[in-house]
Amino acid sequence: MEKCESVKGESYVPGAAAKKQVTIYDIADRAGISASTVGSVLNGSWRDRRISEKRADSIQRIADEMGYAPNMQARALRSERSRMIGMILPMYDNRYFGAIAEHFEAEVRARGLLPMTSCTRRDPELELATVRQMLSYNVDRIVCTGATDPDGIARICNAQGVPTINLDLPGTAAPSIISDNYSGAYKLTAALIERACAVGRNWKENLLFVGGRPSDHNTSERIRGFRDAMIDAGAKPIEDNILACGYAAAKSKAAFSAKVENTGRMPAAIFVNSTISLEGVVDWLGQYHPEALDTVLFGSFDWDPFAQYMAQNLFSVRQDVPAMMDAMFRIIDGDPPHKAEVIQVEPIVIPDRRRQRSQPS
Amino acid sequence: MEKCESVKGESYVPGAAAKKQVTIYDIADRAGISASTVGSVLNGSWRDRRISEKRADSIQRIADEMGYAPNMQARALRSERSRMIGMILPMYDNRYFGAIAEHFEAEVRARGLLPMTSCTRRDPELELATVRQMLSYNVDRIVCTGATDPDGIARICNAQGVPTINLDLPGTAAPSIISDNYSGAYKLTAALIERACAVGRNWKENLLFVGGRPSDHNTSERIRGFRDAMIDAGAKPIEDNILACGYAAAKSKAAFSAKVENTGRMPAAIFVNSTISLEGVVDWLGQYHPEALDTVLFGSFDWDPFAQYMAQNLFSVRQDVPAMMDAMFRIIDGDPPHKAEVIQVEPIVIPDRRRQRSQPS
DNA sequence: TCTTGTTGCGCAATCGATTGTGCAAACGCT
DNA sequence: AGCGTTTGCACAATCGATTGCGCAACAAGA
Repeated sequence: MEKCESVKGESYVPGAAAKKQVTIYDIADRAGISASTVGSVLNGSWRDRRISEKRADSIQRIADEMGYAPNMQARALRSERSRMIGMILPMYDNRYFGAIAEHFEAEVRARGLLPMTSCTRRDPELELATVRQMLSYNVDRIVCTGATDPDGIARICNAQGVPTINLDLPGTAAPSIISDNYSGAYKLTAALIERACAVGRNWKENLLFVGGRPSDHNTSERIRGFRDAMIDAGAKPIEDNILACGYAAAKSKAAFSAKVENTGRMPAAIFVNSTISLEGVVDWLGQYHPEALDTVLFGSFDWDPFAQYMAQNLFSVRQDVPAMMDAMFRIIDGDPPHKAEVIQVEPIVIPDRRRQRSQPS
Repeated sequence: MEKCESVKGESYVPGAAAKKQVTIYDIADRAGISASTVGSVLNGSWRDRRISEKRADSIQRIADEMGYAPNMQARALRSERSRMIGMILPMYDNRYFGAIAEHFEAEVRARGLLPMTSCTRRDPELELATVRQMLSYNVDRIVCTGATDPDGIARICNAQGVPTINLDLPGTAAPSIISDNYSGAYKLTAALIERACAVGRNWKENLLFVGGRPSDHNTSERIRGFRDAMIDAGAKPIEDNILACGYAAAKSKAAFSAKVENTGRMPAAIFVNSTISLEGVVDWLGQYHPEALDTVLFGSFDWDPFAQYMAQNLFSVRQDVPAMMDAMFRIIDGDPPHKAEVIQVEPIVIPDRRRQRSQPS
């Protein structure tokens, strides 16, 4: 006969049928006491219910022996708290949102809760459907990252008593944590202009802005910073040079290539509104004007290690994900209700490699 | 008095307390029939229970009016199926795993299920803890991506009757879908060698392998492909040139810089075992030997758009995520039990930009 | 001794669904 | 009319926890 190997409480029988999980009733039977006592010991409420410490210890030991794990569905059903926190975000396949997802999960888990992240591709319908699905699972809270309609989501969640927080893009119905887009864009543009002057390029009519949605708060603030930096440097912003064509790489590639082909010349510098959009631009340049990759000045609002390490002339704004998460979890850990305030976190401007290269090895 | 705005069934009262969700009992009361009938209509089992179509239609209409959404906790508790599929993966902050997470979620959602993804940072303890947590929530299945101990996880899950699938790294206790690492590595190495010959570089003693864990299946297969390609090209693999120092960027950066500094020369070509490791290599080169970024030949096992578009001399192996997901969901959609077979998916070798540049614009 | 309080725990309802079983009404057939 | 079958639905148990309430045993104070 095969022996059942016992590993940390659960034994493995190859091909065995599903063994029922150990429940509080099983433990109660074994210990000869009531299930409610067992339950309160195992969920930590035993002091409130005046269970003696001796009892608690012995139950805990039995539970450990039997390999007990609570059935969260049952717990959530009765207690109306699922211990899950949902988060929607536009995509994973991008360093900024990837970092957000990772930090979020780590922080949530550190609090003993279960993170439930889901990417909704900047699709308003999918955002709503996903939020409704999360509500069906009774998540305790939802974080809306880069949502197209955060207030609509907040309304639905509020109706069920589920608080929300906005990240990356602000809303008016819940607290929001965003980067200081104006300031970041202003500094980035100023850095591009300074470098353009230093290398003697005529930038005043050759400074492009590519990517983003003019309707979203981040893009409009970044355009405002872009404009103000130009004005403060003594130039007049040219509306035709602002190509807020959406974030997708394909769209920025199309818009940028059309622009270059129409004007018949390469811009001196390009402010690119996200690494997604930068992908489109460098894809096209690498294909048709590879030499431009080394001469055009790039400013990217969002950081990517390969772009940063490999490009000669790339300035980046790196959004401060750890600081944003800190701010967010301070709100989450605090006591509700929360004000619908907007917290702006200063992003970090990263100079081009040329400057770094000058450091001694 | 304020008017309550009604939006698609739920009304929003600013600052209102949690409104209970609509349940099947509420609908039953309104329709004057039993809750079990309502339940079977709303979960689709009404034909089996011989509910008349007229009844079903009217209940469905009432449910829509009242904005009913099922309480998944209750459903899962009773039916022992949560309609959730869990997936653990090493990280999000990387294009390969990011793409996997996105595709996975889309496919899961297309099946009306809820994806539950979680990154476990290649930490065996965290992997187990996360899997246990998912089991607590009664997930119907778990996908283990790049897990350090897939068989250990499979054992725990099997004990509760939860099937698993391995992705990216194979196991012996569940079906596995992985890239054909040997073939990909062989082709990538051969391409590097061919290019090295074409540009007249002495590669035989200057071909480096950087990154990965010698203990994991992928790395050992890739090293095998690397070695065989060298042998077939008439060289003898040099063990000291194989730096399987782990995946992390910091580790490959340290190992690579030590190697260059010890030998006192730059390698002709570098096979880098993941974009994570490539990050470390280009970080160091960009900082201390930026000219090498344009001269050294790189081969990356994993694809990153910026690396690909911006480097002059980078060959990549792009793992075929859509094909891998297809293979995986064919198994998931099929009938259990599944054999613990290993399915290898051919990855795609992407040549360096120099070749692409020659295409007409 | 009697009252009042405290300690320690059990009982049973409950959360919102799913599901096996039962039963009346309608129907079909001889 | 009598009998078996089908139709259409309701009843009630159940999943595994949480939680308000109650009660016996014992201690303390008058």
